[in-house]
Amino acid sequence: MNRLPEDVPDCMVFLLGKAYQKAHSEFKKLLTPYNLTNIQHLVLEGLWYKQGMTAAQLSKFLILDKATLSGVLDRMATAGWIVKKPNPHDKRVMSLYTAQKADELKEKLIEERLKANEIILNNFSFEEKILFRRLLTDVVNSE
Amino acid sequence: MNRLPEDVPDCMVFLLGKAYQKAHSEFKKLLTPYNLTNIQHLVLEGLWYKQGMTAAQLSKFLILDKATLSGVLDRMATAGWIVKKPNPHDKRVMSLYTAQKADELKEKLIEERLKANEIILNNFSFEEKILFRRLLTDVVNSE
DNA sequence: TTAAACTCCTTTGTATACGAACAATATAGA
DNA sequence: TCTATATTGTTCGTATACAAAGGAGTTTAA
Repeated sequence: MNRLPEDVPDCMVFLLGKAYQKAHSEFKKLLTPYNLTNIQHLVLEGLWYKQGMTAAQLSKFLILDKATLSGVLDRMATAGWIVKKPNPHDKRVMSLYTAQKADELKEKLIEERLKANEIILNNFSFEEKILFRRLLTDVVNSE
Repeated sequence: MNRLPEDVPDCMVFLLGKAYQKAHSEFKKLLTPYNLTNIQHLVLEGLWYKQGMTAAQLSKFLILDKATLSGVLDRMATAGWIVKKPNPHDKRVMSLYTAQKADELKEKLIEERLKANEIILNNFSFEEKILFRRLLTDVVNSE
Protein backbone atom coordinates (compact mmCIF):
# COMPACT_ATOMS: atom_id res chain seq x y z
CA MET A 1 0.00 0.00 0.00
CA ASN A 2 1.15 3.53 -0.71
CA ARG A 3 2.36 5.75 2.09
CA LEU A 4 0.07 8.47 3.32
CA PRO A 5 0.53 11.84 1.64
CA GLU A 6 1.94 14.30 4.14
CA ASP A 7 1.00 17.93 3.70
CA VAL A 8 -2.69 17.20 3.39
CA PRO A 9 -6.04 18.04 5.03
CA ASP A 10 -6.61 16.22 8.30
CA CYS A 11 -9.41 13.69 8.02
CA MET A 12 -9.99 10.99 10.61
CA VAL A 13 -12.44 9.07 8.41
CA PHE A 14 -9.77 8.79 5.74
CA LEU A 15 -7.07 7.86 8.22
CA LEU A 16 -9.19 5.23 9.94
CA GLY A 17 -10.23 3.90 6.56
CA LYS A 18 -6.67 3.49 5.38
CA ALA A 19 -5.58 1.89 8.66
CA TYR A 20 -8.43 -0.58 8.34
CA GLN A 21 -7.63 -1.15 4.68
CA LYS A 22 -4.05 -1.99 5.62
CA ALA A 23 -5.04 -4.31 8.45
CA HIS A 24 -7.67 -5.97 6.30
CA SER A 25 -5.21 -6.53 3.51
CA GLU A 26 -2.60 -8.10 5.82
CA PHE A 27 -5.15 -10.47 7.29
CA LYS A 28 -6.51 -11.29 3.87
CA LYS A 29 -3.08 -12.52 2.80
CA LEU A 30 -2.94 -14.84 5.80
CA LEU A 31 -6.40 -16.25 5.06
CA THR A 32 -5.93 -16.88 1.34
CA PRO A 33 -4.65 -20.44 1.82
CA TYR A 34 -7.87 -21.32 3.67
CA ASN A 35 -10.21 -19.86 1.08
CA LEU A 36 -11.81 -17.81 3.83
CA THR A 37 -12.61 -14.12 3.72
CA ASN A 38 -11.97 -11.87 6.71
CA ILE A 39 -15.64 -11.64 7.54
CA GLN A 40 -16.08 -15.38 7.29
CA HIS A 41 -13.19 -15.81 9.71
CA LEU A 42 -14.89 -13.32 12.00
CA VAL A 43 -18.11 -15.33 11.92
CA LEU A 44 -16.22 -18.47 12.89
CA GLU A 45 -14.58 -16.72 15.83
CA GLY A 46 -17.99 -15.43 16.86
CA LEU A 47 -19.49 -18.91 16.85
CA TRP A 48 -16.52 -20.42 18.67
CA TYR A 49 -17.12 -17.82 21.32
CA LYS A 50 -20.77 -18.84 21.58
CA GLN A 51 -22.24 -21.65 19.52
CA GLY A 52 -25.91 -21.72 18.57
CA MET A 53 -26.47 -18.01 18.17
CA THR A 54 -29.17 -16.92 15.75
CA ALA A 55 -28.33 -14.65 12.85
CA ALA A 56 -29.82 -11.71 14.72
CA GLN A 57 -27.70 -12.42 17.80
CA LEU A 58 -24.56 -12.89 15.76
CA SER A 59 -25.31 -9.72 13.87
CA LYS A 60 -25.45 -7.75 17.12
CA PHE A 61 -22.42 -9.49 18.55
CA LEU A 62 -20.24 -8.77 15.53
CA ILE A 63 -21.85 -5.41 14.82
CA LEU A 64 -22.56 -6.61 11.29
CA ASP A 65 -25.62 -5.59 9.33
CA LYS A 66 -28.14 -8.42 9.19
CA ALA A 67 -28.54 -7.93 5.44
CA THR A 68 -24.80 -8.34 4.95
CA LEU A 69 -24.65 -11.29 7.31
CA SER A 70 -27.44 -13.10 5.49
CA GLY A 71 -25.35 -13.52 2.36
CA VAL A 72 -22.18 -14.33 4.30
CA LEU A 73 -23.89 -17.11 6.22
CA ASP A 74 -25.34 -18.54 3.03
CA ARG A 75 -21.94 -18.77 1.39
CA MET A 76 -20.39 -20.23 4.54
CA ALA A 77 -23.08 -22.90 4.82
CA THR A 78 -22.66 -23.81 1.17
CA ALA A 79 -18.89 -24.04 1.61
CA GLY A 80 -19.32 -26.26 4.64
CA TRP A 81 -17.89 -23.89 7.28
CA ILE A 82 -21.06 -23.61 9.35
CA VAL A 83 -24.34 -25.42 9.90
CA LYS A 84 -27.77 -23.80 10.22
CA LYS A 85 -30.13 -25.74 12.47
CA PRO A 86 -33.83 -24.85 12.50
CA ASN A 87 -35.17 -23.87 15.90
CA PRO A 88 -38.27 -25.91 16.84
CA HIS A 89 -39.54 -23.18 19.17
CA ASP A 90 -39.36 -20.33 16.66
CA LYS A 91 -39.78 -21.11 13.01
CA ARG A 92 -38.28 -17.80 11.93
CA VAL A 93 -34.92 -18.59 13.45
CA MET A 94 -31.91 -20.69 12.55
CA SER A 95 -29.33 -21.57 15.21
CA LEU A 96 -25.78 -21.35 13.89
CA TYR A 97 -22.94 -23.73 14.60
CA THR A 98 -19.42 -24.14 13.24
CA ALA A 99 -19.00 -27.27 11.10
CA GLN A 100 -16.34 -29.91 11.55
CA LYS A 101 -14.30 -28.50 8.70
CA ALA A 102 -13.95 -25.27 10.69
CA ASP A 103 -13.32 -26.91 14.04
CA GLU A 104 -10.48 -28.95 12.62
CA LEU A 105 -8.74 -25.73 11.59
CA LYS A 106 -9.64 -23.81 14.74
CA GLU A 107 -6.18 -23.60 16.26
CA LYS A 108 -4.55 -22.63 13.01
CA LEU A 109 -7.16 -20.01 12.24
CA ILE A 110 -6.85 -18.44 15.67
CA GLU A 111 -3.10 -18.46 15.18
CA GLU A 112 -3.56 -16.47 11.97
CA ARG A 113 -5.51 -13.80 13.83
CA LEU A 114 -2.75 -13.49 16.40
CA LYS A 115 -0.19 -13.28 13.62
CA ALA A 116 -2.20 -10.49 11.97
CA ASN A 117 -2.29 -8.58 15.25
CA GLU A 118 1.48 -8.84 15.49
CA ILE A 119 2.00 -7.61 11.95
CA ILE A 120 -0.35 -4.68 12.37
CA LEU A 121 1.11 -3.59 15.70
CA ASN A 122 4.62 -4.51 14.66
CA ASN A 123 6.28 -1.18 15.39
CA PHE A 124 4.43 -0.36 18.58
CA SER A 125 5.76 -0.55 22.10
CA PHE A 126 3.78 -2.47 24.68
CA GLU A 127 2.34 0.75 26.04
CA GLU A 128 1.40 1.98 22.58
CA LYS A 129 -0.41 -1.26 21.85
CA ILE A 130 -2.51 -0.95 24.98
CA LEU A 131 -3.21 2.70 24.33
CA PHE A 132 -4.09 2.14 20.69
CA ARG A 133 -6.65 -0.48 21.63
CA ARG A 134 -8.18 1.80 24.19
CA LEU A 135 -8.41 4.74 21.81
CA LEU A 136 -10.02 2.62 19.09
CA THR A 137 -12.45 1.14 21.58
CA ASP A 138 -13.36 4.63 22.74
CA VAL A 139 -14.12 5.69 19.18
CA VAL A 140 -16.42 2.73 18.67
CA ASN A 141 -18.18 3.06 22.01
CA SER A 142 -18.49 6.84 22.04
CA GLU A 143 -21.88 8.43 22.72
CA MET B 1 -23.95 1.34 16.63
CA ASN B 2 -23.71 -1.36 19.26
CA ARG B 3 -21.02 -1.24 21.90
CA LEU B 4 -18.10 -3.59 21.55
CA PRO B 5 -18.47 -6.91 23.35
CA GLU B 6 -16.01 -7.04 26.24
CA ASP B 7 -14.70 -10.46 27.21
CA VAL B 8 -13.78 -11.38 23.66
CA PRO B 9 -10.79 -12.43 21.54
CA ASP B 10 -8.46 -9.57 20.72
CA CYS B 11 -8.52 -8.74 17.01
CA MET B 12 -7.05 -5.55 15.61
CA VAL B 13 -8.65 -6.05 12.20
CA PHE B 14 -12.07 -6.20 13.83
CA LEU B 15 -11.36 -3.24 16.09
CA LEU B 16 -10.02 -1.08 13.26
CA GLY B 17 -12.97 -2.13 11.12
CA LYS B 18 -15.50 -1.11 13.72
CA ALA B 19 -13.76 2.19 14.38
CA TYR B 20 -13.80 2.93 10.67
CA GLN B 21 -17.41 1.80 10.43
CA LYS B 22 -18.32 4.23 13.19
CA ALA B 23 -16.41 7.12 11.66
CA HIS B 24 -17.78 6.36 8.23
CA SER B 25 -21.31 6.27 9.55
CA GLU B 26 -20.97 9.62 11.36
CA PHE B 27 -19.59 11.31 8.27
CA LYS B 28 -22.24 9.72 6.10
CA LYS B 29 -24.94 11.37 8.19
CA LEU B 30 -23.32 14.75 7.67
CA LEU B 31 -23.09 14.24 3.91
CA THR B 32 -26.63 12.99 3.34
CA PRO B 33 -28.04 16.49 2.71
CA TYR B 34 -25.55 16.96 -0.12
CA ASN B 35 -26.26 13.65 -1.81
CA LEU B 36 -22.57 12.88 -1.66
CA THR B 37 -20.98 9.63 -0.51
CA ASN B 38 -17.90 9.64 1.69
CA ILE B 39 -15.67 8.55 -1.14
CA GLN B 40 -17.08 11.20 -3.44
CA HIS B 41 -16.34 13.82 -0.79
CA LEU B 42 -12.83 12.42 -0.56
CA VAL B 43 -12.37 12.80 -4.30
CA LEU B 44 -13.44 16.43 -4.13
CA GLU B 45 -10.97 17.14 -1.34
CA GLY B 46 -8.29 15.44 -3.39
CA LEU B 47 -9.00 17.61 -6.41
CA TRP B 48 -9.18 20.79 -4.34
CA TYR B 49 -5.75 19.87 -3.07
CA LYS B 50 -4.46 19.50 -6.61
CA GLN B 51 -6.67 20.13 -9.63
CA GLY B 52 -6.06 18.39 -12.93
CA MET B 53 -4.80 15.09 -11.63
CA THR B 54 -5.38 12.04 -13.79
CA ALA B 55 -7.33 9.08 -12.45
CA ALA B 56 -4.08 7.20 -11.90
CA GLN B 57 -2.57 10.08 -9.93
CA LEU B 58 -5.70 10.54 -7.85
CA SER B 59 -5.84 6.80 -7.23
CA LYS B 60 -2.32 6.86 -5.80
CA PHE B 61 -2.93 10.04 -3.84
CA LEU B 62 -6.06 8.74 -2.16
CA ILE B 63 -4.80 5.15 -1.96
CA LEU B 64 -7.94 4.05 -3.79
CA ASP B 65 -8.04 1.15 -6.19
CA LYS B 66 -8.19 2.40 -9.77
CA ALA B 67 -11.01 -0.03 -10.54
CA THR B 68 -13.07 1.38 -7.70
CA LEU B 69 -12.20 4.93 -8.63
CA SER B 70 -13.29 4.43 -12.22
CA GLY B 71 -16.91 3.94 -11.23
CA VAL B 72 -16.83 6.67 -8.60
CA LEU B 73 -15.56 9.21 -11.12
CA ASP B 74 -18.21 8.19 -13.61
CA ARG B 75 -21.01 8.76 -11.14
CA MET B 76 -19.50 12.06 -10.01
CA ALA B 77 -19.18 13.34 -13.57
CA THR B 78 -22.75 12.34 -14.32
CA ALA B 79 -23.95 14.09 -11.16
CA GLY B 80 -22.03 17.21 -12.11
CA TRP B 81 -19.52 17.22 -9.25
CA ILE B 82 -16.43 16.90 -11.42
CA VAL B 83 -15.34 17.44 -15.01
CA LYS B 84 -13.14 15.13 -17.04
CA LYS B 85 -11.04 16.96 -19.61
CA PRO B 86 -9.25 14.98 -22.31
CA ASN B 87 -5.51 15.47 -22.36
CA PRO B 88 -4.29 16.47 -25.83
CA HIS B 89 -0.82 15.07 -25.19
CA ASP B 90 -1.93 11.63 -24.05
CA LYS B 91 -5.15 10.22 -25.39
CA ARG B 92 -5.35 7.57 -22.69
CA VAL B 93 -5.68 10.13 -19.93
CA MET B 94 -8.41 12.39 -18.58
CA SER B 95 -7.49 15.35 -16.36
CA LEU B 96 -9.91 15.75 -13.49
CA TYR B 97 -11.31 19.02 -12.12
CA THR B 98 -13.98 19.90 -9.61
CA ALA B 99 -17.10 21.41 -11.20
CA GLN B 100 -18.76 24.67 -10.20
CA LYS B 101 -21.44 22.81 -8.27
CA ALA B 102 -18.71 21.45 -6.00
CA ASP B 103 -16.74 24.66 -5.70
CA GLU B 104 -19.81 26.56 -4.57
CA LEU B 105 -20.16 24.13 -1.67
CA LYS B 106 -16.44 23.91 -0.92
CA GLU B 107 -16.44 25.76 2.38
CA LYS B 108 -19.47 23.93 3.68
CA LEU B 109 -18.12 20.56 2.64
CA ILE B 110 -14.78 21.18 4.30
CA GLU B 111 -16.68 22.29 7.37
CA GLU B 112 -18.45 18.93 7.42
CA ARG B 113 -15.14 17.12 7.44
CA LEU B 114 -13.95 19.16 10.39
CA LYS B 115 -17.22 18.51 12.16
CA ALA B 116 -16.80 14.77 11.57
CA ASN B 117 -13.29 14.91 13.05
CA GLU B 118 -14.68 16.57 16.15
CA ILE B 119 -17.42 14.01 16.58
CA ILE B 120 -15.06 11.09 16.14
CA LEU B 121 -12.42 12.47 18.53
CA ASN B 122 -15.02 13.91 20.84
CA ASN B 123 -13.85 12.29 24.06
CA PHE B 124 -10.13 12.61 23.45
CA SER B 125 -7.75 15.03 25.10
CA PHE B 126 -5.49 17.13 22.91
CA GLU B 127 -2.61 14.77 23.57
CA GLU B 128 -4.69 11.72 22.78
CA LYS B 129 -5.78 13.21 19.48
CA ILE B 130 -2.21 13.80 18.40
CA LEU B 131 -1.14 10.37 19.55
CA PHE B 132 -4.09 8.63 17.90
CA ARG B 133 -3.25 10.22 14.57
CA ARG B 134 0.35 9.18 14.88
CA LEU B 135 -0.49 5.60 15.76
CA LEU B 136 -2.92 5.30 12.85
CA THR B 137 -0.40 6.83 10.49
CA ASP B 138 2.21 4.35 11.70
CA VAL B 139 -0.13 1.45 10.98
CA VAL B 140 -0.72 2.68 7.44
CA ASN B 141 2.91 3.46 6.71
CA SER B 142 4.43 0.40 8.37
CA GLU B 143 6.95 -1.75 6.48
C1' DT C 1 11.09 2.04 -37.57
C1' DT C 2 8.86 -1.54 -35.29
C1' DA C 3 7.94 -4.96 -31.94
C1' DA C 4 8.01 -5.65 -27.00
C1' DA C 5 6.95 -3.62 -22.77
C1' DC C 6 4.50 -0.56 -20.23
C1' DT C 7 0.47 2.69 -18.84
C1' DC C 8 -4.08 4.29 -18.43
C1' DC C 9 -8.70 3.41 -17.84
C1' DT C 10 -12.59 0.25 -18.10
C1' DT C 11 -14.99 -4.01 -17.42
C1' DT C 12 -16.09 -8.31 -15.03
C1' DG C 13 -16.82 -11.14 -11.09
C1' DT C 14 -17.17 -11.78 -6.20
C1' DA C 15 -17.65 -9.99 -1.48
C1' DT C 16 -18.97 -6.75 1.64
C1' DA C 17 -21.99 -2.42 3.64
C1' DC C 18 -26.31 -0.82 4.46
C1' DG C 19 -31.04 1.40 3.86
C1' DA C 20 -35.58 -0.12 2.61
C1' DA C 21 -39.19 -3.17 1.97
C1' DC C 22 -41.22 -7.95 2.62
C1' DA C 23 -43.16 -12.41 4.00
C1' DA C 24 -43.54 -15.41 7.76
C1' DT C 25 -43.92 -15.74 12.48
C1' DA C 26 -44.36 -14.19 17.46
C1' DT C 27 -46.24 -11.74 21.02
C1' DA C 28 -48.59 -8.25 23.62
C1' DG C 29 -52.84 -6.26 24.85
C1' DA C 30 -57.72 -5.35 24.46
C1' DT D 1 -59.27 -14.93 21.14
C1' DC D 2 -58.22 -11.65 17.85
C1' DT D 3 -55.75 -7.82 16.20
C1' DA D 4 -52.01 -4.38 16.25
C1' DT D 5 -47.21 -4.46 16.66
C1' DA D 6 -42.64 -6.30 16.67
C1' DT D 7 -39.03 -9.57 15.22
C1' DT D 8 -36.38 -12.67 12.04
C1' DG D 9 -34.22 -13.53 8.00
C1' DT D 10 -34.27 -12.46 2.92
C1' DT D 11 -34.13 -9.75 -1.14
C1' DC D 12 -33.25 -5.51 -3.75
C1' DG D 13 -30.70 -1.50 -5.11
C1' DT D 14 -26.64 1.18 -4.90
C1' DA D 15 -21.85 1.99 -3.55
C1' DT D 16 -17.51 0.52 -2.48
C1' DA D 17 -13.09 -2.95 -2.52
C1' DC D 18 -10.15 -5.39 -5.22
C1' DA D 19 -8.15 -9.14 -8.31
C1' DA D 20 -7.82 -10.13 -13.06
C1' DA D 21 -8.11 -9.32 -17.78
C1' DG D 22 -8.70 -6.42 -21.86
C1' DG D 23 -8.47 -2.51 -25.29
C1' DA D 24 -6.24 1.57 -26.67
C1' DG D 25 -2.34 4.46 -26.58
C1' DT D 26 2.77 5.38 -25.49
C1' DT D 27 7.50 4.46 -24.78
C1' DT D 28 11.62 1.89 -25.11
C1' DA D 29 15.17 -0.61 -27.48
C1' DA D 30 17.02 -3.08 -30.89
